[in-house]
Amino acid sequence: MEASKDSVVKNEIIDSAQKLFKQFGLKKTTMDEIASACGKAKSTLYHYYKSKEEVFDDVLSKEMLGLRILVDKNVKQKKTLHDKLKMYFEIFHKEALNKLNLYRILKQEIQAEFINTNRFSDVIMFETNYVQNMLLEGVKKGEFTNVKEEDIGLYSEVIVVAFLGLVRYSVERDGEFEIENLRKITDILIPRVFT
Amino acid sequence: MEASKDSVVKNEIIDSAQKLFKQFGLKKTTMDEIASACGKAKSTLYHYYKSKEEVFDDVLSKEMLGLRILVDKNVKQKKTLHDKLKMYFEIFHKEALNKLNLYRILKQEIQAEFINTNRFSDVIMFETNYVQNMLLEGVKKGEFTNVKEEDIGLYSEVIVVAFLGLVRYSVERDGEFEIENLRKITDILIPRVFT
DNA sequence: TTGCAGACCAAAATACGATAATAGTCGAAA
DNA sequence: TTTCGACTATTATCGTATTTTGGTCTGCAA
Repeated sequence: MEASKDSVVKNEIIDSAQKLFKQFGLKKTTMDEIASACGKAKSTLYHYYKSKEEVFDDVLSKEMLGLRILVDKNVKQKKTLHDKLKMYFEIFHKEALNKLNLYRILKQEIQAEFINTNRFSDVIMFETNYVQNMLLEGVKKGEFTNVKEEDIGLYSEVIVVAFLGLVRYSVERDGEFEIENLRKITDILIPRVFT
Repeated sequence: MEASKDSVVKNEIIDSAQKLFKQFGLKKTTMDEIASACGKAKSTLYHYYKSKEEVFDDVLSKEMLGLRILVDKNVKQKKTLHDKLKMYFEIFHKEALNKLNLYRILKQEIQAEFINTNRFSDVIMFETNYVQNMLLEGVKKGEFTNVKEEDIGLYSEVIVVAFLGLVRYSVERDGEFEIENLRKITDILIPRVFT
C-alpha cells in the first residue's frame, strides 16, 4: 500500500535476485528461482517489476549506488583537491576490484547482448560530472588555477576515461596491478597536473 | 623455392585475405574464398600457411606493422621528448580510428572466442616498451629529470594503459572524440607531467 | 624436386522438427 | 492491494540429418 511497504518487498526481491545474479548471471537465473528464493510466487514479482530486466537493472543500480556512496563518503572527508582526487582514484579502484565477479558476469552478458552497453557510458558520464565538480571546487578555492575554466569539462572527461582504462586493465588482470603502484603514480601525477 | 618467391606468394595470399577478413571477419571468411580470391587452390594456401589462424595472424601483424611504422616514422622526426610524445599520441590515435572496421571485427571475434585475447596485452607490452624508451632518452638528454629512473617502467605502463583507454573510448564512439581535443589536452598535460 | 590443383576426409557448423523451459499474463482469492 | 496458481506465448534445448569447411593426400606438370 504505502511506498514504504512497497519498497520493503522490493528490497527482499532485489536481495534474493542479487545473490542469484552474482552467482549465475542474468540468463542462468530464472524468475521462478528468484521467486522461491524470497518465498513468493513468480507472478508476485511481476506486481513489483514489469520485467526480468527491470529487476536486473535494479540490482545493478544498487551495486553501483553502494560503490558511489562509499567513494563519495571517503572523498568528502578530504579537504584539499589533491587529497580528494587521490582518495577518489584509490577507493574507486579498490571497490571496482571488489566487484570482480559482477564485472565478469556483466561483461559476459553484454557480449551475449542480453543487456545494453549504455550502462558503461552512463558510468562515464556520471563520473565525469563528479570529477568536474571536484575540479570546479578546486578552482573556486584557488587550489587549481592553471587551467581555463571552459576546459574543465574536457579535462574531467579525459581524466575519467583514462582512469577507467587503468581500472579496466587492473580488473582484467584480476587486480594484478598493485594498489601501491596506484598510490605511487597518483602521488607523482596529481601535484604536477593540478596546480 | 627461394625465400623471395615464397614471400611474394605469401603477400598475394595475405592481400586477398586482408580484404576478405576486413569485410566479413575471421569466421565468415573461408579458406576456399581466400584461395579463389587470389586465383589459387585451397591446398596451395596450406603449402604456405599451416592453418587459417596463421593466415589471420599474418594479416593482423601486417596491419599493426603498418601502424607502428607510421607512428615510429613520425615520432623519430621530432627532437624533444615533448614533441615526440605529442606526436605519438596524435598519430596513434588517428591511425587507430582509421582502423575502425578492423577493430570492430577483432572485437567481435574475440567475444566469440575465435581468437585469443592476448593480442591486446601484446600491444600494451610493446607500446609500454616503446614509451619507456622515449622517456629514458628524455632522461638521458636531461629533458625529463623529475622522476626516479626506477619508476619509469611503471610510469610508461600507466601512461600507455590510460592512453589506450582514451583511444578505446574514441573508437567506441566512432571517433566522436575530436583530434582537436586530444591536441588541447596533450598541450596542457605533457609540459606539466614531463619536466 | 618444387608448386600447385582436384579429390578426399573428418570435424564442425547448420537446419529443423519436436520437446522442454521460461518470461510474462490473468482471474480469483485472501 | 497483494498474493498466488493456472495458463499462454515465446524462447531455449535437444537429437538428428545435412551441409560446410578446415585441413590432408595423391598425383601431375614445370
